[in-house]
Amino acid sequence: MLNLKFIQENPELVIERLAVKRFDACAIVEKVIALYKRRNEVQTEAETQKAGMNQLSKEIGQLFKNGKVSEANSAKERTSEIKDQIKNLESEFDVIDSELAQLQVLLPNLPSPLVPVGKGAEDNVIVATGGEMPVLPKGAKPHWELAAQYDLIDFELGVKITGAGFPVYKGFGARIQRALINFFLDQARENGYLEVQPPYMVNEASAFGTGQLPDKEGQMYHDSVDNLYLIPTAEVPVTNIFRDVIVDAKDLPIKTTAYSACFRREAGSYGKDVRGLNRLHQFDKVEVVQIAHPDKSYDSLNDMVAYVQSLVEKLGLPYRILRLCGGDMGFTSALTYDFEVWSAAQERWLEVSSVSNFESFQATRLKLRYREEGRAKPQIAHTLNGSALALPRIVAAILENYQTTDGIRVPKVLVPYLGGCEIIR
RNA sequence: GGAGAGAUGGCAGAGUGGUCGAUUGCGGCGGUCUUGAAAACCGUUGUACCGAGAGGUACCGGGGGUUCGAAUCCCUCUCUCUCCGCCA
Repeated sequence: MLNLKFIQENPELVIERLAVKRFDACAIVEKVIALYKRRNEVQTEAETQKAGMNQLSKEIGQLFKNGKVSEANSAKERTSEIKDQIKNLESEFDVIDSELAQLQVLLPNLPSPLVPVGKGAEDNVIVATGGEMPVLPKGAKPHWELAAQYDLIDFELGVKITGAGFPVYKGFGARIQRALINFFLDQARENGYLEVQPPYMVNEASAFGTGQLPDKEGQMYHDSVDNLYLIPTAEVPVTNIFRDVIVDAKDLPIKTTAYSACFRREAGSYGKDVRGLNRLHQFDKVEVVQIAHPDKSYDSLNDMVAYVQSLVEKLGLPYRILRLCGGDMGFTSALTYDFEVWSAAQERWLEVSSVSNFESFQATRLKLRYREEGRAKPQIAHTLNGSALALPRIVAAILENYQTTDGIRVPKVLVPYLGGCEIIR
């Protein structure tokens, strides 16, 4: 979330930048400024009254100690009026404060100056492309048909056990999942990321910390008995490792990676978007997270983009990198690069990674700070994350792009992870 | 699921109504000593908000209450630990 003081000091900037995200912030900013001003007045007045009260209490204590009981008692009589005033001021403060908090979470993050203006996906800017478009054999099939033909993924069985969007991977289908997870984790480790295994369920505070709550509540599976949420991405538990933490500036950037299953309700999805592996309720993903110094967070972003690029290149998949326009960006992001791979039989681009710099937006909620050498005041850090990578669509692209008339070839880098198997028949 | 204990600063651990943001130890930082280091000794070491500043306010798991005054008393919630039961 945005810092209130920042909004108060830079109202025009906030309104102008959020317009790029096609968000009209005028009314909210105006309210925030008025409430913020009033809150400070109330706070100052309340604290002045409290200071007087504290002083008086000390004096009463002294009077009792010195045996001046009647003076003490008359002093006590003066306290009730002050107490009432404090009570009134505090309740006014609380009302304003919660109104401010509610407004504060309505404002999206400011997009970076690099963000292109635009309405939706069609206005995203392609910043790089790579890989070679495969030439498919005649009668090439989409991945859901290949999955059935080679008995790799059983969608119907998943429906029986759980419901749509929970496929069962079998044989080489299961092994290729495991191969990809291991490959991605190994690559991340070689690139300086610390591997962690986080919980798959998080509490309310964590879901709030990364911005899933309050507004994306409907996208998460919720266990109401224990009030826990199934994670939609490892970003949530991993980033929350750093909630309420002050780190040493010299330790930045802190690079963390985790594999997790991810759970998304995907309410409102339908049609060809949800066919096969294109959109699932449960899927596997390896996530990379960085905690960065504000001066260096865009270096970290570039580092992460280059890293994800190296993964799709090693897998030999045709890809393109998009810089998302204002209208297509997420609520919490300042700058996002999406990676898409070409799924040759479906003849469409599939999003397999989203790499974002959140700047201080998440860290403000998380109270994630860093401290420079010496006794400097802690400052809000920057957070970034990216998928590296999400599995289902990678699997879809591999199945489709690597299909031949007598089997599905295994990308070279995965062969050692599949016990030397070079082709799935 | 049953029974009990507990939640205090980076960590350990005092503090049962007033001058307590909080004794002390460890750790951290700075210094003395040393060729250097260790040891020893000395000093220092929470966060947020308000304020131009001086300074003020709040925070001892969360919320509420009693009181002139609460880390301390009362109520309530949450969480953690131990033992028993069940179990991968």
